[in-house]
Amino acid sequence: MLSSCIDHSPRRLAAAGSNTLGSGKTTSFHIALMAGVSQATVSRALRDSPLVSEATREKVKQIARDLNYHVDRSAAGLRSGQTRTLAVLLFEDDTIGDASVNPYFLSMLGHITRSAARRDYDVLVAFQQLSENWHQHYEISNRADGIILLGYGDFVSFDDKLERLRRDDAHFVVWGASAPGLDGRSVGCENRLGGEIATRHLLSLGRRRIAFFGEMDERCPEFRDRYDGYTDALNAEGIDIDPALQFDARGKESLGVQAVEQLLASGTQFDAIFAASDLIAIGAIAALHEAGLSVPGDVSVVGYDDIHAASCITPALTTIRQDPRAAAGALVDLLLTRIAGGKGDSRQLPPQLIVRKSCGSDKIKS
Amino acid sequence: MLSSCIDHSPRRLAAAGSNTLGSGKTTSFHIALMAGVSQATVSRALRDSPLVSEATREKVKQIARDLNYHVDRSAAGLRSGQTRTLAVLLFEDDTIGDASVNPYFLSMLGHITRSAARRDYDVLVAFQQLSENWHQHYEISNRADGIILLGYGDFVSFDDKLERLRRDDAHFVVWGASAPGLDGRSVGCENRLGGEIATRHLLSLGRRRIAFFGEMDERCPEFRDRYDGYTDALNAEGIDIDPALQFDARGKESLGVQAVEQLLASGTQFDAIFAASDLIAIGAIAALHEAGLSVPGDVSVVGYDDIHAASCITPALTTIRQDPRAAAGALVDLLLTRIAGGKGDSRQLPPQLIVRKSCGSDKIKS
DNA sequence: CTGAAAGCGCTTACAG
DNA sequence: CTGAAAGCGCTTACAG
Repeated sequence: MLSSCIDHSPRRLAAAGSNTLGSGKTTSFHIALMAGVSQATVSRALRDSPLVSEATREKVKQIARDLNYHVDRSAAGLRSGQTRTLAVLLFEDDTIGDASVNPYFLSMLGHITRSAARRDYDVLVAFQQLSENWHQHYEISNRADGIILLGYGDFVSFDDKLERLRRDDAHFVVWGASAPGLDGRSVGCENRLGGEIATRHLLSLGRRRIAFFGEMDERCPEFRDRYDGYTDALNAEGIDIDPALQFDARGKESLGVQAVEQLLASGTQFDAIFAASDLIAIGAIAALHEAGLSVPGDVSVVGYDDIHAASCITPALTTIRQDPRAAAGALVDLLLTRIAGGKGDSRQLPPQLIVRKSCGSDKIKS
Repeated sequence: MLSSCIDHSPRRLAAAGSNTLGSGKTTSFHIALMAGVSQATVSRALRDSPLVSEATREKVKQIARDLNYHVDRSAAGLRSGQTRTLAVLLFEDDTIGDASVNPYFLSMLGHITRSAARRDYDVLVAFQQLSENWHQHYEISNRADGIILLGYGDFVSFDDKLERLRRDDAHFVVWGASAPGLDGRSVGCENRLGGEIATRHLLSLGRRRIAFFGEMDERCPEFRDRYDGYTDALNAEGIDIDPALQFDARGKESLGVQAVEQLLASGTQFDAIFAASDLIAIGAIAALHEAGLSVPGDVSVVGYDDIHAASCITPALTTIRQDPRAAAGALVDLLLTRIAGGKGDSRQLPPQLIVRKSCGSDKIKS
């Protein structure tokens, strides 16, 4: 029955025939055979091409459903030159001991995936050590139409690598601080404003000796921006910046613990801590508790990111929220714009203060 | 220069020639041309085939590096029938309000990705609502050599869907309780043993009125197993099971909060809580604090999973650890075994008690 | 609106 | 150890 047919291409016919009779996967030729149309029409119908009549489209789709047929993406990808896949590259900071990814990026990954799915794109994930070569980039750039870089940190010292990506005409966007070579490629948060808001909140509560926990390394330009916001707020109140109140800490609890220990050991007076990330803040609170200090009784603490754990700890952490859903959406939008050949604009999302328990809600006399 | 050459296939030559002269991507034909070998040899050399001499392989690889050439995975996939990609499907439990993924699965995703990368496989992620149709499965099964199902819950009521996957000869493995149709496809934790260990720990601390928070729904077979372990431990001590101490709670903080409120409202005496997940435990602790109760002073709490937040909260949560790295490794191993045509065995990983602060370390008189 | 044909860039028998 | 050839399953000009 299948050998009496519409498709007159002998090779195709033989293939379809043997597949149908024996084993082998279902292809668009089988659908064509059953629908009594050409394989090209099947392809068009399945892709909702306006070049196909309503009736034909429906018939083809019904048969495809019945046979549980799905387009072979490798074949489609090869032919069209598009994978309809986006790659997300997460950088692990291996300079701080065990490799680990900030939970904030993990939740962003989820939102990116949903956002991409809505646009009919799949998401490939990869983790990469900050210190590794970027070979994987090129590998992955071969499997996706574009790349989203997360947790990459400093885009200045890695500029040569980005330059190479650009030279290869790779489509990519990054989450983080905007930098010279990143026009139309970055989505971030207004970190300076976020730092200012956090610090102003502490000031409004009467805190005056506010420590800042966050590395002033060029690898963490966002921390630097938050620090600048911190000094903005302090300056606005006419408070001198005390360098003894700044402690380096990368985004990890143990570094927050460490910073508190150093601060305590230094004997410097303080009544609040602005941590450049929630992870640091969480470590700091644990260390404060350990030292017998009350939060927010003795010390107010503000974090940054609003990761899941922030709302779970006691006291619940007041923090600056960077909306991961909005961030993910903006990243995907920008990347798809670039893939489509457009230019797109970099964006800085607004930070939002989330007041919880870790600062105290009443005015406190300094 | 490139037009005087080795490759005598006119079509190929023309293509390679025009690519080299004009724009277009670098292909294995370009490498072949430059290396003075056939395209087939380039393909073999790049795949480290033993059929290629050392010298030829090195020459080819060097040229490929120089030209920043990478194999087109769509073409390779189409030809070989292998994508060298694994899909991870994360189920979101949308029956409990806002869709969200347990952080435990997110961290497992990271480990799966690393594990797969070591075996030279890429990972595709997708999130799916528990209530949605599984269309996406089929879509995704077309883009990967195999699927890992995470957070899926109950494999009994979804048996027809699994049956369909099986019928389509899809390679898949699941994280969770083993079930009849899942021989050689599941990796889980010895949940009953885990429940017993958690409960025995509480008993060893002198606790006698131990509440169990965890849904007894068929969608959560793992919770059921943990409950059985709980009753095992109680029975071994000759303690009667009091149904008034069991409260339904799905894996989410707010449900833990709710369960505590119900427990308190019921007036039932209790001195400990065994929560079937860390998320529930974290919510319970917050609610206990809210009610003015001390943890572990008044109530001891044990969780399950050992998610990141468990070690961050105050008091740090004692919990049953399911090693996500080992779990991910086992899942990937099993799936690759199946993809290779082998059978493989389901595995139950050992649970491990992590003692922290939430239970108190001293004996407590009941 | 539909079909015949070409060809995307590989891998893999087959032959030597 | 190497090469010539076939063909994986699609999409997309091209022609009608």
